[in-house]
Amino acid sequence: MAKPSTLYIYNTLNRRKELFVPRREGTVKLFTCGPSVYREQHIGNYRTFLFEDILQRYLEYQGFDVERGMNFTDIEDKAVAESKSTGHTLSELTQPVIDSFFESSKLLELSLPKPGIPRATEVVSEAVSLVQRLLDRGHAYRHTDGNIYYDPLSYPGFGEVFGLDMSNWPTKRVRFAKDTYDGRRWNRGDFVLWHGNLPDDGFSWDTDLGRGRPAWNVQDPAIILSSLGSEIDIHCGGIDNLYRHHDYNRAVMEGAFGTEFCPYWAHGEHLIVEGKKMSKSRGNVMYPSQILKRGYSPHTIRLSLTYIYYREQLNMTDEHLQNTARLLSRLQKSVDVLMQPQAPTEQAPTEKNGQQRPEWEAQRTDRMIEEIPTVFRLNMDNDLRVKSAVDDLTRLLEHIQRRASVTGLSKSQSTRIRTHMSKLNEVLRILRIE
RNA sequence: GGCGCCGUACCCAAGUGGUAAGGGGGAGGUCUGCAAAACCUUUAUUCACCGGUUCGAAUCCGGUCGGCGCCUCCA
Repeated sequence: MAKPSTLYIYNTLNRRKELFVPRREGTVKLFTCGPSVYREQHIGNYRTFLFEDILQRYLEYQGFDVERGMNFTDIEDKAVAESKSTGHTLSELTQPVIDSFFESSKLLELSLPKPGIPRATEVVSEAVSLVQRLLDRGHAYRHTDGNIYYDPLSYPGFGEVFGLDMSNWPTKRVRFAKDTYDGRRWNRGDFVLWHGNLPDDGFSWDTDLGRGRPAWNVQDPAIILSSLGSEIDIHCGGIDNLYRHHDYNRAVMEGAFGTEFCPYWAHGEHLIVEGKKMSKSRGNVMYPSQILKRGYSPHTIRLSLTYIYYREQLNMTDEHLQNTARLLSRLQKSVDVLMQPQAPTEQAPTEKNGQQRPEWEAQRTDRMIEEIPTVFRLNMDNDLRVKSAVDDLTRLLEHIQRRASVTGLSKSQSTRIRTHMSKLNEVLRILRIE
């Protein structure tokens, strides 16, 4: 019998911190937006993946069985363009990126979906059936150019994740000045589901919809459908996809099935470097391997990327890395000491009345040891405050350590500390616990 | 214009209505041949501002000022 969740998570959909309650007791269906694999993932991408990793691991810590879905976006406009311009096949372009993603995931101890991560090109038939459903239900239309678009006006909940004001949305079918599809769509907000009428050039499939390829906006839904079904519990991703993309996912799923797709939406803020947004033109795009080369341990990198509250921008600086390394070594030191029983090494200060009660002292230490999981849960339940959790744990352990030098630490006490720390380290994954 | 975030000591920063964590830096001390490291002590009568709710507000509500991000598929 699974215990109820005690996790409060900020739900973008309702703009409130809410108690997380899954649809089915004991099980969580979690979808996290995966990487576009036409180019290398930087530490900003990994920050988001790590926030999702912590979320998954914390749910598991609470006793939930987490079914996780994730995608590799291996075909969309940019990948196709890149592939064509370099003369590589799609898989020649994406495979090295995927390999490097798995390598970094291992380095950072990212938990990934157990059944694997499907590529968008592997779920084309699901995408086709989704588009077909949307056509059948009147949410999508085929334009004269062969593309298929979604009409947001057909779906009342459109824009709720981002918070779009649909009240003054034009209801007349007109073209818009900022029309990204070259005047081919009919209305603002109509978004493409299917690129049709394509040549047979290795970037298209022969399907019931004709020759074409699924657009980015239908790939996540297709992967969600194939791995988790049409109803999930939590949808995660980077903040940048909050505008449009996540509302598109929701519109596609709810339009196609007519049921609530997902009640909880969580978004990770961006990482910046030395106060500046990462960009190729600025030349400050950072990769995990670069930090590793600077001498920081994988655990330090992992903590530096998860320490700061996920809904705040993280400013990656040298100082931040140094502080993280220092903090981590303090914590590790305390853990190392406290996992061994010890005899008192200092003379207990003589009390005024001269009485020492060793068994009382031991009980006080016991109580402090039992605070370890409490302190951890309290902070993690509060929308995954890793920073507060780590800070409080460090202080608590150092406090226990100071007591232990006076009162000693029994074998059973050190064993309990080891058990607690080892369990919560399954979530944080920043400590060596032999 | 729209959506969102943020203003807490010299700096970074936690604070989920009950009386301001922590870290860095600074200052003083212990130790030391000197230095470093380590350890100890110290460092906000007050949370941008103004109202309101409350027995009680950094925390909630309204407003003002200031900073920031996003608004063409970039996590």
